[in-house]
Amino acid sequence: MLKTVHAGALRLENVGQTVTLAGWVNKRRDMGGVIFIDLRDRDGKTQVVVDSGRNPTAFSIAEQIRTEYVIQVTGVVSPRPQGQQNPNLPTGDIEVLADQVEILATAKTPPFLIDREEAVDESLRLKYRYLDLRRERLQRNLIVRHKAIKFIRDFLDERGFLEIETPILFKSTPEGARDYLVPSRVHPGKFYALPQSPQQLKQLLMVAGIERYFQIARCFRDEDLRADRQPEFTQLDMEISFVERDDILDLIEALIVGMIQAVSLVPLASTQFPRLSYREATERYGTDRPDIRFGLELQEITDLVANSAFRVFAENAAANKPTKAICIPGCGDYSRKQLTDLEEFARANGAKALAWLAIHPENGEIRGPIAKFFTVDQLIALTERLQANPGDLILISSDEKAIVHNVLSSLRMEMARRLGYAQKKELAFCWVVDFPLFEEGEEEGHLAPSHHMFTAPKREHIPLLDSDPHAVLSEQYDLVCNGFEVAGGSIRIHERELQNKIMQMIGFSVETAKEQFGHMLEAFEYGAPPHGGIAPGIDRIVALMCGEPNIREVMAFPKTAQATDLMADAPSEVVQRQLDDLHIAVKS
RNA sequence: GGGGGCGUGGUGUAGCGGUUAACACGUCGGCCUGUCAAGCCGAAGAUCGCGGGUUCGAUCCCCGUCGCUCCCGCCA
Repeated sequence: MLKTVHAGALRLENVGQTVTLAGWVNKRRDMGGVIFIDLRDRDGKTQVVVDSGRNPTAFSIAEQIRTEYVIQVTGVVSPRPQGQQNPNLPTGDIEVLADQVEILATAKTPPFLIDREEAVDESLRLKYRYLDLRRERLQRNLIVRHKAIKFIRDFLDERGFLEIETPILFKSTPEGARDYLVPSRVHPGKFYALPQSPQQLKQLLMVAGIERYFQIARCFRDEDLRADRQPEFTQLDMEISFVERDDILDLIEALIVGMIQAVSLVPLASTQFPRLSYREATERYGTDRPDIRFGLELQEITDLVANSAFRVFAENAAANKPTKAICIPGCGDYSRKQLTDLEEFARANGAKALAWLAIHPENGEIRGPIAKFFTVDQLIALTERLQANPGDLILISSDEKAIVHNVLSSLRMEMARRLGYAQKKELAFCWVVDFPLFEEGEEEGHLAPSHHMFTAPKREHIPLLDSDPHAVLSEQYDLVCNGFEVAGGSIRIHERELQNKIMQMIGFSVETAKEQFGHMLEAFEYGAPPHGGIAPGIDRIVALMCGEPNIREVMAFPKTAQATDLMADAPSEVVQRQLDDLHIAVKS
């Protein structure tokens, strides 16, 4: 090795030792007769002192050194002179007196400062990702990611899980996200698909008798990106045989709690994860992925406004359309402009209008365009239901349930951001269970699964499949943290007949089902154990544990929102010969 | 596919219908033997993303376009 110690390792007890360090020049400070070099490697920083009186050769080399040069230094560990210690560095009590300095590589001045937390234009960071990765923030994040994955492997290994790799080149299926396709050279006109997840394969591993499987699995989905979505991402893919829902929930809860306590930079809000039904989550928070770090819950007030003189509410109540409200503490002094902005925001999220009532902080008087339509008793009942206090602002939406939920959920998050509730540095997990098996509404004349077609309906709801399919609840469960879906899974269907039936309900003919999923259906004829699984999103969880706002910050080489790689310039054109090999003609 | 934000020396920002385009950091040179966000002196460095339009005059206003980003749709 070109070094004997790492740059973060040396302490007072190493004084007197001769050591060799190698790494990057974080900073050079030239005092004339003595040059200080902060030598950085992955492990930390050490101050190297090059004294013209101690070694003139080393000194003349040190004079040529610039930021980000790669150097090797041999010297003696010394205590720093009294008063010269640097309490900001773990190695701040010592320094290395250089006897030998060698430049291993020179470096151009980097396009941005490595040693500064300063925000840099994202495209520049992505183009020079290898330099961005030198910076403390990303190094720290990659370390957290590594530790998280190691924790997962150890945890699951101790519990009898086998880590098994599944193919990256697999079969395209019509359901779900758009596939990334790989053309076959050997079979003209045919394509592999990169897996959106190893869903089918892990179920087949259960049929194979593996019983407890996991994989740190790369998944690919050709859909538009978001802060929490990249075209390729990593899931902890798991599947277990002979389990029931709560076995999986308990296992994952223990895994997540242990992992966060071991590696997270952001603390856990609670070691108990509340379990909400889908219905409860949507009624209370307006969404199936609630941020439960704060309240601001939706309150049903349809009954209180049904008989009011405000016609919109009364008519909606008669038409079975709900009226719901959220109470925002301390915003009762919002100006007309602020309220107009909020209404604008509500409209952008699907509202036709936004009603509001503001309670005066001192005299408790209720102001707002709709206030005059309510009797005093009605207003009292309303404020009691909402536990509203003087100085609060009440926001009200009345419409189709889905719209009301969407509007108030968006407002809830917006107000939480404004009030700082959504910036709280803690991780608040909850489970959402008892999802409907099918999504509301029908597309192209058939039902659509709300999770995927292998999710089992609740056993007691199977009779409803024919009579009232939308009333059927499933064995699906999601793990949610701070408003992000961080894991999703289900108990699967393991009976061929039921699987057949579900496939046909979601629009597969017998022939298509056989063509697309024949291997699954056939496998289920050879003794499939009851099984279920889950797939936590590693990128999202690590981003949350690092307090990062997007998953790019926890991936070594992420893509832009346009799904490009600015460093390597991918995707790129290929030569005609390659296209010919693949029997591909590109449309102009 | 749609909507919002951003784009000014290498970096981060300021600015404004007419400026010598400002500041900080960085870079380069000089001085300095105890600095660690070193200090002091000096210097270089900007077709104001690109194209078009309005105007006597555009970095600034308008349109288009490109790039980055956030959101909606989409993501079984």
